[in-house]
Amino acid sequence: MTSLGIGTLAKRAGVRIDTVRYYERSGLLVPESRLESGYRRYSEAELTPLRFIRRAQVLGFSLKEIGELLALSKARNVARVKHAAELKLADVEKRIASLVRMRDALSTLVNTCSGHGDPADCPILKALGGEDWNEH
Amino acid sequence: MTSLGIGTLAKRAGVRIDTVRYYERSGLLVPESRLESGYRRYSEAELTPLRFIRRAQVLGFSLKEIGELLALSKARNVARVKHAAELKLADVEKRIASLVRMRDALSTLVNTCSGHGDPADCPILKALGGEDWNEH
DNA sequence: CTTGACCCTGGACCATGATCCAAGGCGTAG
DNA sequence: CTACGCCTTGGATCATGGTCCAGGGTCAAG
Repeated sequence: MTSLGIGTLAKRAGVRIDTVRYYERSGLLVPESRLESGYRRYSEAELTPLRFIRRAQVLGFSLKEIGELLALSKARNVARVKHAAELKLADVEKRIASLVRMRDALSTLVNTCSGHGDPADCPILKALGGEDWNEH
Repeated sequence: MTSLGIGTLAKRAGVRIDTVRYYERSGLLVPESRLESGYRRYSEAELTPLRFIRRAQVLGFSLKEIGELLALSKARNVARVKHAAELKLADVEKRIASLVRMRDALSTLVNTCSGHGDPADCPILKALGGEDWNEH
């Protein structure tokens, strides 16, 4: 059975060695074994949780949340994994709604600003400095 | 003309005193004046940039970006203000697109997961752990 | 055996966005 | 005048997610 050193594991997963050790310190990725010398040895299978971490990060999960997901995964608790994904989905949707409001406000400002003339007539300056902002 | 102490300003904007001073250290919010004693004095008008900071933060802007927006407002250069607003708009749109991708991925996973049964059949666990993910 | 690549630990350092503390000054009500 | 609350400064601390370094040990090829 092939086992990997930390450098190989890191390279294959596309992360830095220090990052792998950081994940280990954070309790996310414990090596399968150690040599007498202390060298970490990983099985090929360890690539999966490591990639899981990266992908879950892309989906907006924090390392802490990812730790919980990994624990759930080990516990083989499908219902709770789904629940965590639903919570994160709701969170992402709230963030999108917020940004959409901001985009609409910025877009209106940009479209109504001539780009020249009296600063007092610039809708962007008026909106940044004024009282008449849409409170979130 | 009414002027406010830092405590009153902070309370009215819903932030901590330390946070106001932190924003000042970060160059975002310089008090209108100081008393002989060193006490900061703010005009009522300072509430606007302070509230702007909070709103922009909620929408995902960093303090550094907010500083740039506020600086533009002070520079009162219509063309540059408009240009910066356009850049921010593009940035917001990129953030939205990224979150939408995140949402779609999560949504698909949640909708195809039964929430029970064999973890080996859980699409969330499979997607996060598997090899067959769209690398971004 | 020597060389170079790799690995170990522990701790420092980075940026971000705060929050909190100590030691002392200020301001106002009673 | 005294007390109490608010204010000042600089620096420490926190959490997050790493990155980097020193000083040393290990491993594999030549």
